[in-house]
Order: sequence, then C-alpha cells, then structure tokens
Amino acid sequence: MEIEEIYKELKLKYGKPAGQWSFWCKRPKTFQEKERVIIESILTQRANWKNVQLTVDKLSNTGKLSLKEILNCKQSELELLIKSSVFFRIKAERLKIVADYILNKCGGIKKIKAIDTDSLRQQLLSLKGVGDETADSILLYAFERAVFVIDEYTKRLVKEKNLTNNLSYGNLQQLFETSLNNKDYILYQDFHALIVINGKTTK
DNA sequence: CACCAGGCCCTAT
DNA sequence: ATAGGGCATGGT
Repeated sequence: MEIEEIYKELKLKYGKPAGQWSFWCKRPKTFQEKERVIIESILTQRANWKNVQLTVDKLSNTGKLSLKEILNCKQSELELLIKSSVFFRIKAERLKIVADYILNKCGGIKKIKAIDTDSLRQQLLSLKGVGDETADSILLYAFERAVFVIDEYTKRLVKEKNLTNNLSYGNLQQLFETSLNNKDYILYQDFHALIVINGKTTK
C-alpha cells in the first residue's frame, strides 16, 4: 500500500486528532504555546503521556510552564516538579539545556523564524538530550517546519505494511517525505498524530 | 507483582 | 556501525 493511501485510511478511521494532539496540531500557536510543545517533547521521551500531563499541570500551576522559568528554576526544584515524567533528573537537565539554547543562544522563540530548517535541525541535534525524534518534533510542532517525525509507532507501521527493509531514521524520513506530494507541515503534523493514535489503539 | 510508555547517551565490541 | 545498559515514575 502506498503511503498516501495509508494516510487516507487513517484519516477516514480517526478523523481529527483529539486530546493532546489537538493542542500539538493547533495553529497558529502563540509563543507560549510553542514553548509548551518544546517542553512536552522532552518530557514525553519514553514516557507515558498521562504521567507527562501530571508534570505539565504542576509546571502550569506553579507558573513554570515556560522556558524562562525553567532556566530560573533551581535544578532540584525542577526535578521535583517533573518527577512523574520518568528519568526526571536527566530531563530536568535537558530542559535547561534546550531553554538555554533557545533563549540565550537564539535570543528567544521569535528569532527562530530566521533560521533555516537544516541549520536549526543541526543545532538542536547538537544539544545533549535532543535526538532525531525530539529535534523533529520540535521542528514540526513548535516551529512548523515540514519535517516528518519518525517514532516507534511509525516503525511498527512500516514493518506491518512492509514498506521497506531499511528502518533507519533517515531512510524512513526520506520515504515519507518523498512519498507525500504536499510538503506541508500541516499534513505532516496530522499524519504523524494519526500514526501514533492508531499505534496506541491497535497495539 | 511485572511490565512498559511518542528516547537518548554512553560504552564496548 | 550497532547492540546493550542506565535512566527511574505511575498506570494497568
């Protein structure tokens, strides 16, 4: 089955992504909302989404759901706030690294628009704790760049449908990006969300 | 009680 | 290049 058809099939089956995905796919996003997506993309690494929500609520309730407050927050205090997101010590560190990059190295979310996608991706990947999936999630859902996010669910789907034998991240990303006629971030957001939703419900 | 959830880094081969 | 261990909570 072709990739375009898989999208249509998932779209027909699930419609518009709900729950957290309605927020991640929201547009336009305010700067504050983009920061939340960035924070969540770190917290959700190998974590149950419900546990991440507990953390996001805590950050929100204490007024720390922003890159600036994360930078200002003491490491030990941040660890406590995000405890339920698993691996909380390293994630507290990762959040600070990303916040430092965006606020201090880039000069804030606003300035990101001027950076081309390839450079931005390279810079994100150079940060400790940001790998392919996290970098691309940030690029796609926070900065609205047309890069296809590959995750475990995408790999499973590719295996099921027998789309290719090369399951490396780069190859799968190429496969999806070249198979879709519209190089459109809105489509990429929607498709990836549907893949995850499908993966969770059909496990 | 076991298992695992939208990764990533480090080390050893 | 790639496999394997560490990280370390809360829900089912």
